[in-house]
Amino acid sequence: MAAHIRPEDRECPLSTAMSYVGEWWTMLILHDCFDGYTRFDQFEANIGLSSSMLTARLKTLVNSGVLVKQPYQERPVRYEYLLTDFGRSLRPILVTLAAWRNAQLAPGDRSMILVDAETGREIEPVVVDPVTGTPASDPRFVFTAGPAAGDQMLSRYGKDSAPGT
Amino acid sequence: MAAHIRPEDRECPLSTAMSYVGEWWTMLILHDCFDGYTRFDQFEANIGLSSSMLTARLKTLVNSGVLVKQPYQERPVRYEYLLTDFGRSLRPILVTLAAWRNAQLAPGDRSMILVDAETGREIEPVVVDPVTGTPASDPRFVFTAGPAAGDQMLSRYGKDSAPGT
DNA sequence: CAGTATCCTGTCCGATACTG
DNA sequence: CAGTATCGGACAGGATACTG
Repeated sequence: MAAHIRPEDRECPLSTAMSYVGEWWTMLILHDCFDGYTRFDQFEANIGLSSSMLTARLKTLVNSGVLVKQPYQERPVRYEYLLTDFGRSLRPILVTLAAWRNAQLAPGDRSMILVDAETGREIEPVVVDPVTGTPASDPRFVFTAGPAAGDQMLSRYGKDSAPGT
Repeated sequence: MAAHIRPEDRECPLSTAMSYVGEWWTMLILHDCFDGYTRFDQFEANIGLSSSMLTARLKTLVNSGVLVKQPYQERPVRYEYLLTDFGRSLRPILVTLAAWRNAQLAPGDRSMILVDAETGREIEPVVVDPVTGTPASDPRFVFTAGPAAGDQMLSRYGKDSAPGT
């Protein structure tokens, strides 16, 4: 996905993350992958996007290292698309997105939920500080410039210019 | 953002979430808002998008209930954009996105980090099951059809058709 | 300062047709 | 089955100019 990463991506982790998962279809393909689907026609049927778009999206995902394309049979040679470790690392993002929406719905109105496969218990995931267990929504947690912040970041996060937090 | 919510959004929480945060600029504006910025020219300067696009994005965010537009002075009347509670609920998503990218970088290479404002300690947030504290990346957690799943969802999540999970 | 209006280009994306 | 090729409409988004 390097192709459409913009210059400021070198600076902002949010922009970089968005360059990977910021596209609608990409998330849906990823969702299929996490559900165990691997093949072109499965994606096409499940997601309902055009084959040319699917080709383009898969190409991008392979180029960015999220998926690998592997032959699963010879003669004729057929390929399947498998998540890499890097691709699997995107799962918490997907989980957080779905959890955000589900939290707005009554439990009975949810069409897709996360469950513990062993017990069947529904999970309502939260983002936390692993050290204390405090939810990330706590206002004590704020973004600030990191060690690698460039000039433009410092102009935003230097203590002399940032208005809030 | 209802304007470009697609039909299947009624069914899939992922699609719905993406319709709110799936656009590049929207996330960056939100980031500014969480940092305490509220005004048109601040967004423009920080993010570097064209004024016409900014107008459009702000309009969408107000229409979707993420921001409210409020006058902060009369004569001439000037407006600022404030996060609603609904808007604030998006913060864990933003945090998760930034954390995902930062996790790939050496600590010294991070340009923007989450810290505890009181202690200065850097936070590396994780998505967990709040009941057990188990990270959401654990493969025991799988997506499945919820009570409100329609026919097309059942065709994906019914036990006879899903290949994985 | 806080936008609106207009032009223009590039890209998204569905539809359709074709291939080994 | 697993794509590729091409067309065409809609929209994203930068640049520029204008307004109270």
